[in-house]
Amino acid sequence: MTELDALDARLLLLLSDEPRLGVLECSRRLGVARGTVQARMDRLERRGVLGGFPPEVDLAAIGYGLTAFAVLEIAQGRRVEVAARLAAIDEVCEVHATTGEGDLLVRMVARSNADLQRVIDEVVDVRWVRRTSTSIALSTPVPPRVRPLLERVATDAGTDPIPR
Amino acid sequence: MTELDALDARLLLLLSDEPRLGVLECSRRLGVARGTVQARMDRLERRGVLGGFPPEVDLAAIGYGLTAFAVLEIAQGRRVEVAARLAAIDEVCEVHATTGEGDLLVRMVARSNADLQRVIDEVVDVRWVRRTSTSIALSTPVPPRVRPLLERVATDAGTDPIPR
DNA sequence: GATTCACTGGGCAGATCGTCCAGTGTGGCG
DNA sequence: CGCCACACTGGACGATCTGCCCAGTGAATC
Repeated sequence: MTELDALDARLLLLLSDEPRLGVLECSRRLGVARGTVQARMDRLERRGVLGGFPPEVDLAAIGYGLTAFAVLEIAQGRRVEVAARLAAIDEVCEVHATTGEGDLLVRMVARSNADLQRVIDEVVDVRWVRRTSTSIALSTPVPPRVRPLLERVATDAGTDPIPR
Repeated sequence: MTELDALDARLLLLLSDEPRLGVLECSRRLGVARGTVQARMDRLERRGVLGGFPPEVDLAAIGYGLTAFAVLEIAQGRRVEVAARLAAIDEVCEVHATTGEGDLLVRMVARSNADLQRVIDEVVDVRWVRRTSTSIALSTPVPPRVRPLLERVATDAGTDPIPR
């Protein structure tokens, strides 16, 4: 319920930039007491805002240099089953259920074109998948990020002109 | 040798499960010397496989509960310009350039339907954007993950089973 | 046989961690 | 107006971990 305050946002930003920073360093950089940082982090975790610090693994660096997206159209009412089967494919890294033209949006990776072919085939062959449309990711001009939103909170602080 | 060996994979898996683990704990769990873990981590970082430990921020927990995807068709040769303008929109969290029907795949978040409307308008109004097709994410059956691929390496490549 | 390399196991000083605690605003409320 | 709950400060404690060093072992390479 409680809004994120500016200190929370600054803390998250700081951690985004230098995730290895310890609590002590954070407190120094933010200009607050160590206990405060500790309390804020605990609270953020308890609220579910800060999920943890998962290691960032670069798939490209371990051979999976290709990324592709597939939009799947599936049989009515089979979303759960299809999602489960997609989840069983190692190369499927993300699935969203969506409104609009397709029903599922799938992100997958592969080692080579031939490998991608195999993965796509595997996805397409999933039962109840009616129609698919796949695209290969050529580049990623904006990699996954949350920074801008945090920055807004960190500076704006109180005011909240955005509808809820 | 770009290949990841079984120990590397097990280390990454371990860190995926419990990112806060220190080097010492890792060495204990993996059954190797501390120096070994330290060396492996350094090597993984130097190779770019392990990017770091960015904090995982749950946007839904800070009010941005809606996620939407947009496929943009843009004017020939304007990819860079369009991407730059998209990057300037805070709510745009990810952009990929793709082959296929669309040219750009955009992921964005918003606080409410009205807010989403505003964000979409902002994206659509970007110059050189010809046609767009947006979908709202209703759920995420498979959240972003790399685990299955690591597991494959951890078992395939080595003789060791997965640690306790 | 000699060399290189990764791993082991140990030891060191210094930094950090989790956890306490008293003291200081600051706000809400009877 | 006093009282209380709450958050932050600044300091302290011992336990733990870190970064770094080193000698020794085994395997693979030259």
